[in-house]
Amino acid sequence: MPVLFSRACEYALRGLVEMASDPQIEQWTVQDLAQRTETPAPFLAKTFQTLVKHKVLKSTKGRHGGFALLETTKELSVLDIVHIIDGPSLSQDCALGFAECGVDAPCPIHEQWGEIREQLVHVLSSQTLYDFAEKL
Amino acid sequence: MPVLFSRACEYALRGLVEMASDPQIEQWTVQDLAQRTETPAPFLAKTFQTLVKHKVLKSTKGRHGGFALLETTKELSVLDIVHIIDGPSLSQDCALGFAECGVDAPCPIHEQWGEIREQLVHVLSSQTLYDFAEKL
DNA sequence: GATTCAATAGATTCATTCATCCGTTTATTT
DNA sequence: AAATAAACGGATGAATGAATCTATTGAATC
Repeated sequence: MPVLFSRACEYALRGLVEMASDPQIEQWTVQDLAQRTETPAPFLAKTFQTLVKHKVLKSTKGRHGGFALLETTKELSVLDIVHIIDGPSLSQDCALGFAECGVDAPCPIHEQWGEIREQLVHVLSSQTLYDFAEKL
Repeated sequence: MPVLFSRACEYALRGLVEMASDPQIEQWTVQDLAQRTETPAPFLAKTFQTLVKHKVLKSTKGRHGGFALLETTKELSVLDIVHIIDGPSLSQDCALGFAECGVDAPCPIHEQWGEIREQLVHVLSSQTLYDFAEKL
C-alpha cells in the first residue's frame, strides 16, 4: 500500500514536476517523461488524460505532439493535483475509518490527526509544482 | 483507498479498543466484537489470528472461548499494532514513492513530510489501546 | 462419550488498483 | 496522397486488498 497517494497520483506528480523543472521544453511526450521519471508509460498516459480533462495540461496529437503545462497550472498547488487524482479523502476522512467521526462523535485521534493533517494540507497547498521542481 | 491504515488495521484497532474499553469482560467472541464495532466478522477473525501469533491477544477455543488482551499488551502502543498489521511502511517510506529518497537524494517534501510523520509517529507511539479507549 | 460452540487454517470469491494492449484520431513530414 | 508519430478511448489482464466460506481442532457442557 502506498503511504499517502495512489500510484497514479505519485506518477502524475513525478511527471508534472519533471515538466516544471525544465520550462524550456514546451512539449513533452509520455515516452520521454516515463523514461525520465521511471514510471510505467501507458499508466502515466492514462492519468495524464484525466489531467487534460481537468485543464492542468494541454495536449496536442500527431507528430511533434505531446503534453504541456497550461499557464493556469502555475498557480495550482500540489494538493490541487492530489485532489484531482485521488479525490479529497486525504483532506477529510477519519484516520481510523470511523464513519461517524466528527466533533460530536470523535475518534480517539480525531483532534490530533486533525492538527497533523492540517500541517500536511498546508505543506501541499502552499507549494506549486514549480516549488517542488526547484527542490530537485 | 484508506487514509493511513489498511482496513484490516482499522478493524483490528476498533476491536482492540473496544476490548480495552471494558476490562471487566475477560473473554470476547469475534461475533460480539464485530457486531459492536460494525466490522465484517470473518475478516476481523483473520486479522485477530495474526495478533494472536504476535502475542497481542490470547485465544481459547471451544465453548466460552474467545479472545482476550494479554497483560503485556497494556504496554503496547497503537503504533506497535499498526506495524504488526501494516508493516513499517507508514513510518519509513517516502510520501511521494521515490525509491531513492533520502538525505542524499531527497524528494521535494522529504524534510517536511519527515517532520509531520514524526508527529504522527509520536501520537501513535505515545498512546496505548487503553488511552484510546478512554477517549471514547 | 456425544453435542455444542468457539477459534483455526486454507481455499475461494469479490472488488479495486495497477498496468498493458490495440484500434482510432489527429497533426506533421515526406 | 502516403507514411509517421503522437494522444485518445475502450477493453483487457494482472496483482493486491478486502471479504467470505468450509472443514478442522479443541474445550466446555450435557
